[in-house]
Amino acid sequence: MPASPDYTERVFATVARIPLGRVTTYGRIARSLGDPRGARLVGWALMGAADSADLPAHRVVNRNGELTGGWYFGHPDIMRARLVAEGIPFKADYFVDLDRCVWDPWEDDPDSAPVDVVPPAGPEGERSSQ
DNA sequence: GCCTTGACGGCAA
DNA sequence: GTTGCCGCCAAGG
Repeated sequence: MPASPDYTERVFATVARIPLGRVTTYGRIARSLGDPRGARLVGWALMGAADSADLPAHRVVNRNGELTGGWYFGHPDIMRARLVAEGIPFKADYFVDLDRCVWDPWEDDPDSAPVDVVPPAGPEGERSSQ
């Protein structure tokens, strides 16, 4: 038994909350769990999740937007087809456009948003154009 | 009990 | 912008 089964459970819960047509990264999930270094643990937890149809593990990619775990679905093309079917924009065959479909776990729960995600205000506290 | 690998991330060169 | 190295936790050999 894992030392922290609760950790995996939270990962699954977060992944299950990913809205359709959106994707997230391992690092973001780990950060939402309070462990910015747990990115690797998130991927490890999703190992047996690729087989779970109830868990949209295919919506989880690395910070590079690459479908690193495509082979865990049998073939990267399967994971890509799944994302495409959900309307996920792709920059390449195995690279999703995070700029257009990235989703933050704390987007639905700003209260869970770690302070680390707080945008650094400019020294002049002013930055127009956005 | 030690070493290597792994669906990662960040920082330095 | 690209490439390389280290650090992280956990499991397998």
